Amino acid sequence: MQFEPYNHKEIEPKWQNIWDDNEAWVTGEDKSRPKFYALVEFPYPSGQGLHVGHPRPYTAMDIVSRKRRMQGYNVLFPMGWDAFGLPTENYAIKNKIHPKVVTENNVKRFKSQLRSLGYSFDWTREVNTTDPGYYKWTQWIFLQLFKKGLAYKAEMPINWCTSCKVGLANEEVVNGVCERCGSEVIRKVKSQWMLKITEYAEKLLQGLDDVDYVEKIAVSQRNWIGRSTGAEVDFSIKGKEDKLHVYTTRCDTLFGATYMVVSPEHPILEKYSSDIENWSDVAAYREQAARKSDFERSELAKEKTGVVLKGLSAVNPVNEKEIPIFVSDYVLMSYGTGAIMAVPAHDERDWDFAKAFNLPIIEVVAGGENVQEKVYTDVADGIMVNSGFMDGLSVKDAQKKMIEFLTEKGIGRAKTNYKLRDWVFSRQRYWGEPIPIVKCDKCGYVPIDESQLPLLLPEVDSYMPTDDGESPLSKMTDWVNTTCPCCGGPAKRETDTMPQWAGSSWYFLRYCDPKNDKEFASKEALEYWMNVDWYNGGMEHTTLHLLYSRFWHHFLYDIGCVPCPEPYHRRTSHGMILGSNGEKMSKSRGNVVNPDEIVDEFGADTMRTYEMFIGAFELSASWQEEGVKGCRRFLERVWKLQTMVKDDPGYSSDLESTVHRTIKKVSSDFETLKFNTAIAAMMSLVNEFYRKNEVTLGEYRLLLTLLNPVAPHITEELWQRTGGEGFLYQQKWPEYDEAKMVDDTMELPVQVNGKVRGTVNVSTDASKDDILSAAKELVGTKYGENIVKEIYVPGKIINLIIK
RNA sequence: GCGGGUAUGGCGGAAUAGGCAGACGCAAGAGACUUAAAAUCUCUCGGGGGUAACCCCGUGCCGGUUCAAGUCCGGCUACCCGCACCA
Repeated sequence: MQFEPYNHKEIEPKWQNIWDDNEAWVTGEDKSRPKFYALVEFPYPSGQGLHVGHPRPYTAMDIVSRKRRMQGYNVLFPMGWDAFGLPTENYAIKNKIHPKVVTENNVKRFKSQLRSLGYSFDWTREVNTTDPGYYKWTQWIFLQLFKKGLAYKAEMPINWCTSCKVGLANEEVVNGVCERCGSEVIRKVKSQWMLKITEYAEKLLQGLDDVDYVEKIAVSQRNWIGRSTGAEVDFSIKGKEDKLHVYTTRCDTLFGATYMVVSPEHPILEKYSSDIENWSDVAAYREQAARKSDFERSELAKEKTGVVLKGLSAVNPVNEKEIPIFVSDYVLMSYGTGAIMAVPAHDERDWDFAKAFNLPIIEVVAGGENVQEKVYTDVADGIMVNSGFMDGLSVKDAQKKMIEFLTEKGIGRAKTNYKLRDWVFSRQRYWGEPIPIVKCDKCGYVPIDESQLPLLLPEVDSYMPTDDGESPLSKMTDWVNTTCPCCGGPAKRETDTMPQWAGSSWYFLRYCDPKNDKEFASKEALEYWMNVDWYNGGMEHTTLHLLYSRFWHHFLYDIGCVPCPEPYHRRTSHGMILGSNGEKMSKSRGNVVNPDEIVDEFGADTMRTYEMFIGAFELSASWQEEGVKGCRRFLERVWKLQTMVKDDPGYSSDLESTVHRTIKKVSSDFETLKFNTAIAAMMSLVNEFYRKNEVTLGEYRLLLTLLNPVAPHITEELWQRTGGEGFLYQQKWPEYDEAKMVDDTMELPVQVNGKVRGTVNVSTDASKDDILSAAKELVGTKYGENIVKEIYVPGKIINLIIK
């Protein structure tokens, strides 16, 4: 048998070409086979190229996809580009190159890098969110949302990044600064397109019960949606028609409400400004609050500030007591009703505020310490006091009773609230999908006709964002001025573009039927492929992309465009790859590893193996160059095994059970994301072959098959060299025989008083008595005969208890 | 503050369902091959004690349950990641 050194530089391109020539990864048309839709998050093609974090999820899902193909599934494993976005635009501005050209170049680079890693993506289904043939349908979906009233324009205080000069979604503001550039984010009121994701809050929450998401992902989504149940209560304003509505989860404490607080943006202030005797103080406070960002407001949370509204007061509806109203920025306009009833005895914030303003504190739940001294919030088994008709009830019963009471009197009602807010959908930027709406003075906001889609992004001279906060498109008067599709009169186009999350909210649907120009995907293709069987992606997308795309998909389901409400059946996530010092990789830390160099020096198969061997898939792991070498060494050993092959198609009898156990372990580990232990098991098997200095052809081919999904090039080459028929990727995934996994004998540890004192070798079918007497023989002479108890756990352990 | 996660040798990490802690890999040491080195192959490799057979200790800390605890229960500590005046 011929033997040459393992040369990845020769082997890897060779097989990549063969796979291409054979269209090995083009998705099959045979729809009688069971389908498997494996999805990885499509990358943003940044100028930096691929980093070593990218291949982790890609390799994992590539392994699963390759294995499923060998198991007879019809596999869809596509890839594409989430290519709209700020970095490309910023790069374009800086270097005076059109973002389209920048994107093309970056995509080209990414694609060749991905190719060099040997992924089995079906490139015939490649999508690119910046392709007009693609964003036509992004715009189309937006129009459907608009037609159903789920897209609307609103004057909104938005998060404004002072450096990017763009509005950001709440989700894009991290610790008060822009998630992307780290600059200060301030509040700015602007007319923005909004999507009513809040209307889907309940469906998005309920839908989590029907899918198989890793627990922490489901928990994050639930928390983000933030459902709470409670009551809305109407407080009358003394001498006025209007009522002040509050939302509370603690309506049981209503008798303890000693004052009210409205947020600085509450409309009641403006409306009754003439009744408020100290209006100038109130106005000054409002102005001060408006200048702060949300972040600053919460930063300054330590001391409570506020101003009482002199001349206005409210009436507690349960006891008719008159109570003062304050304005304070600790009440947010964006949650609940923007007004609260304050129960200082049983709410920490209210207690702080009451202490600062010397307001009465009335205990209504007994069980804590003196509420004048210490707030009592942990009221789980408290009993109602000072609460009229509810005295003596438990908190839980009191809540029920109060809701009944409020409902009966018509002064309140049960109410569910969500923390989730509507999605700010406008960006004042060039490199995004144009929003297909025109504004007509007569007809208002009018959608452009669907036949006019895609609404192309016009060529502009400058992509620079403007200081007045308008999109660069607003300077394109030729493009902006148009006619109203409704009345034919003069109208102006919307100049904001969509956020990057738009294109990624439905891309998995396009993969099902990427070239369709009649629909975003045919019913037939969607029926067959959806939903995605397994979607793996980063934890950082749990509350953004994952929630947004679920929202769009639920909507598309409701209007009959997709066959199932939930887009993803299973969702898993991978951990980050950190630098060798355990810190996040970054240029400034100087710990960045370039995947090209790894592939060049060690090969794609080594890179893939190491990325999977590095540690538990869902945890972060730090990159160790020495570890890469270890994986290369393993592949070298697999390579060298070809010289030890004995021409025997079966398994040698002494390794049969090991072989079957390895098949089982590798098969199940691949499905449960335990790639590291799967590889460890294959390493052990190889070590066995070396110990014997021999491997049968049957064993060798089995090893190659199991290893193929991880290291596809070297195994394909060795398959060919050892005379394997056809291509390895077309072989059947091996089966294991449970009956053959057990050996004739087994080694059992023998404990005395719980401490291991030795092992006995017994026949697998030996009786309990035989095993126990063998154990006693082992330890008997040393520990005497005072055995008071004998424990035998079949196949596991023997424990003898002596006095 | 709330939610989630993590803690095991010199290092990365294993350990279904409580059942031989440290699989697999790295680093280190020894030997073989070599003029030599590298590569490769073989062996050793948690700590302590003992000439030895063996013995003691050991999975962040304190306690508990159990014949048996890295794993279960109660109470902590440290670090990481989200969210955060959400009424």
